[in-house]
Amino acid sequence: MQTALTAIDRTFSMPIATENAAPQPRFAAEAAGIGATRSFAKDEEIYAEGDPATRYYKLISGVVRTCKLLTDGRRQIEAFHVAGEIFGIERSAEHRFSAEAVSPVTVIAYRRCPLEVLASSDGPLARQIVATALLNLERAQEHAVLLGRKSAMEKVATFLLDMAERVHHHDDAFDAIELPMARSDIADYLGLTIETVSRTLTQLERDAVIALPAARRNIVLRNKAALRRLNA
Amino acid sequence: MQTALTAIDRTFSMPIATENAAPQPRFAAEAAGIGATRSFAKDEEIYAEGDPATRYYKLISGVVRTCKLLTDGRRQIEAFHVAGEIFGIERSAEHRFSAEAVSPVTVIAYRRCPLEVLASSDGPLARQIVATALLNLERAQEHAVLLGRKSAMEKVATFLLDMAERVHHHDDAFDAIELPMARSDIADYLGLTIETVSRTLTQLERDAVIALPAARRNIVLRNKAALRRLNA
DNA sequence: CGTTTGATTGATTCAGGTCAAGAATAGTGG
DNA sequence: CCACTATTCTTGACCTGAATCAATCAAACG
Repeated sequence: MQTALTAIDRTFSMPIATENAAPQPRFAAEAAGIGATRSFAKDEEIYAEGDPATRYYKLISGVVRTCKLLTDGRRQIEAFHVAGEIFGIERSAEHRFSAEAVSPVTVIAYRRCPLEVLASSDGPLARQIVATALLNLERAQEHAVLLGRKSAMEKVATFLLDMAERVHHHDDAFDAIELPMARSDIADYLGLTIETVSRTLTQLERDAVIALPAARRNIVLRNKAALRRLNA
Repeated sequence: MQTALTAIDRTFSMPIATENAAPQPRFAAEAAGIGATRSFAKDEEIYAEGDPATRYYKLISGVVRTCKLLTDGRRQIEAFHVAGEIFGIERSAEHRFSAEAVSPVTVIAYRRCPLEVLASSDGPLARQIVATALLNLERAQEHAVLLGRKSAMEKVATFLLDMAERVHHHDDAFDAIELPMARSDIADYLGLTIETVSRTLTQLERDAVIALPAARRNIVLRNKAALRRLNA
């Protein structure tokens, strides 16, 4: 994580050397004032907690985490966002969580429209913003249930199923996932420590529910039914 | 503990204590899009998880909890709602949490408008719905941080400050709160057990941070600064 | 008054955290 | 392509905060 704050200043980051094989500049409509494409390196900050919330972001490629730090360094990751999702929607004038690139990321940044416009304009974008806010609310609520009442094993099982579903766009046929995030991200998302996440994954492998290849961020779901049973 | 909540709770509670699960009355008002007043007794269910989400509710008096049960009976309370707040907003066709009256409750039920209408109609109500969804999102996110990363002591401190602020409408002058909910509700909201909630409150009293009168649901905040320090 | 429900307290257990090595992987520069 | 780091991940030993189990205790309520 190098120059954190530069993220926002480089608004129209042309270079895009780090741009993965992802969707490029896009169409004139978007280039013409509606949205600007921007790229971020792994671990780069997209916005910080407390930054003015002047835009929201549509994720074109890569994975983003939104999180908050407590005064003593404890961290809670509120959500992961994958390609196609919108993040950065706020009620107040400031971002209440920071957003960071988990992997190299390309986004389209849209100028934020005030709430009154949002609830009264009838463009498809306004509709999408409202829908996204409600989806994020749903996820945050489900996440609270997980954090408040599930065991470590249940948390990890829920996480694996959820990631598999989102990354494969609800196609249940695939049984392998390539996690873009480190164990520490998983731990801070699930309210656990990295050691517990690791031990739990090892346990699942011993129980033949998953397989952990040498590249430890690849996980093969060998027994989704068992995972679903653990899903509580 | 009778006199406590009644001030707020009784506000509109005319008769209807027994008009339970049968929400028939429905006045011409609702048909006209204005909303119908309904009352619920303590612990009565306003809607259940899985019920069709055909309306949302504005809370006139009393306190409501929205919660979810895991298969084995573990419960997570997602939020408490107090007078003036709107709850029951959903993205999908069904309620994903149940809503129950913590105290006697009066609400106005509004017919739900579809998402497209919400994002395109410009009445003040649509605006309020969107604003409420965003507020609930904020709270759910903050709640996730609490559930995932705070200690029992920090959770209770946060809860007391939060309830004091909401019940007194952000007027910091008051230092006593009359909690409408049982210890079990607090525990299921904070992801703790009732024993831990009780022990933590006792500890706070020993430390002269709060006082616990004979009516145990009244709590006097003797040292808000100390609570804020615990707020992490 | 008993009776019931809710809250507190104490004794004990345990899931998950902490501390401390290692092992494996992925970078990095030569 | 290979040594050489530097991360990241795993594993083990141990500890602890909160859960569980089990009595009381105290209000609230007929």
